[in-house]
Amino acid sequence: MTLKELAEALNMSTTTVSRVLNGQEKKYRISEKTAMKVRALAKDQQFTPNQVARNLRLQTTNTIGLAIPDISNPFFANLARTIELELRKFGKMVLLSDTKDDTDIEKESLSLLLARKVDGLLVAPVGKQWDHLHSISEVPMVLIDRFSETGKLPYVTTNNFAGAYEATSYLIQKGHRAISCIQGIVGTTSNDKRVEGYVKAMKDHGFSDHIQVSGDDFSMQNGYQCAQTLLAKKDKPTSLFALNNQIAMGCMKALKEHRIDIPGQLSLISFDDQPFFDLLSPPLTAIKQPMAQIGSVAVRSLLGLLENEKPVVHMLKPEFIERQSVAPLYTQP
Amino acid sequence: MTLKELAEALNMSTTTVSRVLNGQEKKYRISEKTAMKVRALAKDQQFTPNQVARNLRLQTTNTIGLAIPDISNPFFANLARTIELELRKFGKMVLLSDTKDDTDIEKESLSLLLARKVDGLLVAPVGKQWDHLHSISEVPMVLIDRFSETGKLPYVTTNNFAGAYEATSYLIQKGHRAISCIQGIVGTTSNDKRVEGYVKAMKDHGFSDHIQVSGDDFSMQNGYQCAQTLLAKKDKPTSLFALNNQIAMGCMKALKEHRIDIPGQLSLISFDDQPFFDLLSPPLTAIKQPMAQIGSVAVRSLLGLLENEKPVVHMLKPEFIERQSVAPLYTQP
DNA sequence: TAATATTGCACAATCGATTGCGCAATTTAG
DNA sequence: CTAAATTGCGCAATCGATTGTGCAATATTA
Repeated sequence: MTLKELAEALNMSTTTVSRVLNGQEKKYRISEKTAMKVRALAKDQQFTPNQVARNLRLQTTNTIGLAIPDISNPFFANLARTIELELRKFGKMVLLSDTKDDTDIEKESLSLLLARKVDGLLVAPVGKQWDHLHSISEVPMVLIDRFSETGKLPYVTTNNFAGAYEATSYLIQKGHRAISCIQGIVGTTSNDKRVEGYVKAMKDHGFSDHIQVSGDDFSMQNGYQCAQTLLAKKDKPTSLFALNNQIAMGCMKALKEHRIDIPGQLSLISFDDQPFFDLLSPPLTAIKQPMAQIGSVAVRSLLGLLENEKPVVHMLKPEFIERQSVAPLYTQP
Repeated sequence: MTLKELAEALNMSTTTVSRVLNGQEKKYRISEKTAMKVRALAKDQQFTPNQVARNLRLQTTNTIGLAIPDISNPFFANLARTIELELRKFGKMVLLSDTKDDTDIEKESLSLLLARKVDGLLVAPVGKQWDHLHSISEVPMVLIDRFSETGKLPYVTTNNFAGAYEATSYLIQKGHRAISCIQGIVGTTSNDKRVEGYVKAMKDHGFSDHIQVSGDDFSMQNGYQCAQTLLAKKDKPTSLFALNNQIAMGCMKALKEHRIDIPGQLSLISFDDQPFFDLLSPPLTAIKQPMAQIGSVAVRSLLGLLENEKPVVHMLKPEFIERQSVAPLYTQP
């Protein structure tokens, strides 16, 4: 049922019907009698305006594009959920795009989203290239989890540097020196900031010599492989710092296969907390990112931009969750 | 940049430009010379047609609505990922809606999606009410994970009955009798079929007396609470059958708090497998659903419906993954 | 009673693309 | 050299809503 059909059935013009249904009967002096008739039939016929037509005319879609690297990563899944729920409160829907942490897919996704005239973008960029992001001027955009230091794009992220610094310091304080860091995608802000935090902590404590970073993907696979490689070395590290939850899982898998006791023989810390970390053997010590907060703050920021507020940057505090995957080390290696 | 602007810049009509850009220059006898000019400027100006306008004119949006209960549940997150990736291959995007396993939200979400003129719907319905689903005639729809036995809606799901039957039989075979089943949302097909499988297995083996089902939500919380309650009983069960991964996590949490050894003191099986189940203590025995397959088959089915193929029903085989959360029981309780 | 104000609603343009049909200009045929 | 065929492209309608403006009909004022 279209507006036109409804109008014909009512023997009125679409103008009148449209105005009534948009609550503008006062403004345009439609008589209450007419308005009532319109509302009655509209309800009876369950009329819903065609949003595509509406979007074209109104030049707004009430749709936000969400481009994230991996919706199956619980971190992003949780983020997506908060974002979706939050946006719904404001009558907006989410067009989802999983970029697979691939710049080309990301570029194409953003084009597709823009062509569909989303009102705004929420993006967790891969982060090796920024030009295509900086050049987006059609709609407001808020970066999540990752950000560009060169551009002026607003973002919402965890303070990755601080989190990594704290975790590393904790390990050092527990007596660890040979702390090996397994990273995700190099060039991605969240990754690089964590690495920086790790490196800084090592340097600050005078253990520059022990700095060791490997890995190149935020996947369980990568964690597994790196751990394997490290374990094959002559001087194994005494502790592992996994830069996200999936890498941590991969490490655990490798350690388990090698029958290496955590934390007895090797300590492990994960960046990213997950509910089930408590249930692992051992329960994993982790840096917890405020996922729900990131999501809701990102949404608020984007909505703010849509209302022409000034862009603001948010760096949220992570929380250190001490569990049992780190053991003190008293014998210096 | 709009088509009109592009046409003006070229000193041509929008008709010509549109036809060239849609590869119809042959059909409408546009000279190659003209076509070249058009393509050149379009490329130069990075012209992309406004999809909203296109959708309106073409009466199709190349967008699929995905309504699932909880995107933060790794099962659905994985499903969503496969679906998104699969649909992208066919040039379609996903409008996401998280229904929170709430019928009202589901109803509203579907209305919103339909108003936005999605070309098709992929829905994992809450499942207590079906009318609003059966009455959707605007676009094709494929149910995922859950389905309606009364309606004729095509669906793609795991054979939940078989999976639960197998898991229960396995426990029985290991000597368990007091097998307590912790379920999710009652009335939801996936849940009910699992319960049926459990009940049938118990009956078939002559243990009708031991049938015990509790719980009412697919959440960790629910698993935790039910386990707590069961543990407080005088005659505790010897094994727990959790009807999804989150419930299983909740059970483990409770058991852990009570310092109850799995599987030493209590065995546990989970419906739904997850990569990290291997890393839990103990590694969890589980029924693995073919998530990727469900996603891709659902997409193919929906695309098939869009091509006017006949609706087909798919019931996929789950896989039993034996790990170490079940111990044989030789002393009859 | 005539002039003015108010009420109630509809015409037609618009958003940006797609497309059936038609009309010149050019080429080919006779 | 004229008629027919072909080539090359544009006019205008359409998708389904929204909205500035205008125009009767009625009510009010003088």
